[in-house]
Amino acid sequence: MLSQKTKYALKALLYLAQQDENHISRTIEIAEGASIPKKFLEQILLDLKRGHFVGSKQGKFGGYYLLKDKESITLADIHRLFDGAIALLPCASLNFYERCSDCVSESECLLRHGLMIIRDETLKAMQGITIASLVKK
Amino acid sequence: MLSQKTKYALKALLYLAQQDENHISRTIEIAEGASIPKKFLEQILLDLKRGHFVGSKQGKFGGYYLLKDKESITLADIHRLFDGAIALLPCASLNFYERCSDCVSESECLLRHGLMIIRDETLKAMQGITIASLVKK
DNA sequence: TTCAAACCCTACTTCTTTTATAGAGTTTAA
DNA sequence: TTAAACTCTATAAAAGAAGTAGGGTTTGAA
Repeated sequence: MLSQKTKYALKALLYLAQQDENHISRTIEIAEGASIPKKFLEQILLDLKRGHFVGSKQGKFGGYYLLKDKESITLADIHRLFDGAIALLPCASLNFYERCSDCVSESECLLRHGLMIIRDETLKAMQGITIASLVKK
Repeated sequence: MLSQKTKYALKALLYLAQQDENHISRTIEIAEGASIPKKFLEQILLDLKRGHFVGSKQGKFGGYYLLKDKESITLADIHRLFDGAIALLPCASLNFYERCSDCVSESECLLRHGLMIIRDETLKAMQGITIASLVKK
């Protein structure tokens, strides 16, 4: 399941994607437009900025705007930024790989292979959903 | 990600699936065989029993055994029993549907449709992985 | 009939994560 | 110089995960 944070991040990105080109949105504007607590949204936007999904302009008349193309921001990207691995266990993850502490031998693990199949399918589906595809609906 | 509980449940089922037909496994035997804390496993086996995945025999010489066919227990089933919804948000879930409290209109929700596509793909993949398929690896 | 083995059940504790909130700092345009 | 707005860190409250404790109940056999 998505965390509230990831859900808010997606809603914020969708909000930004729906604005006119070159428009800069203030945090309070996004917060009210997408029903997100403002102070919480501040953190989320900073994370999105650090992830290079949005850009910001500081000072008066500042705000946030999409940095990447709507078409190139996928659900997989945002999930990874806020909720981490797509795979069901770290040992089956591409980007967040970690060995199971209680696993005697990874090659003999009965679970891992199946989880990697699921990861591949889920990842493919998540990479197919972009901010652009969601806005177009 | 899978909770530890779900992971343990799968490991316990795999253990049971690897025993001879008609063999009854005691909790302590499964716990040691699959590296699961015994008292925690007790709860998990009870949940699996209530979900009709395993059967039990009480009293001396009692224990647990698979109730369903190895082929008919899927990863989706076990995920749902312990970790709940497969979908990324309750509003996109088949078995754990719940309306988003902050969603003005479900039909106008930009997120929901995309999440349902992902749910369908993930579910299909998870239903394809059975205890039997994992043991055969 | 008694006893021990083993499942059954509920409550509790501890730890971590999530979901925020608070408040001060920094930058910028007018 | 000032106000608007982003930036950053710390803290708090609530929820959930993971595991522990301690009985209760059932069953087979001596």
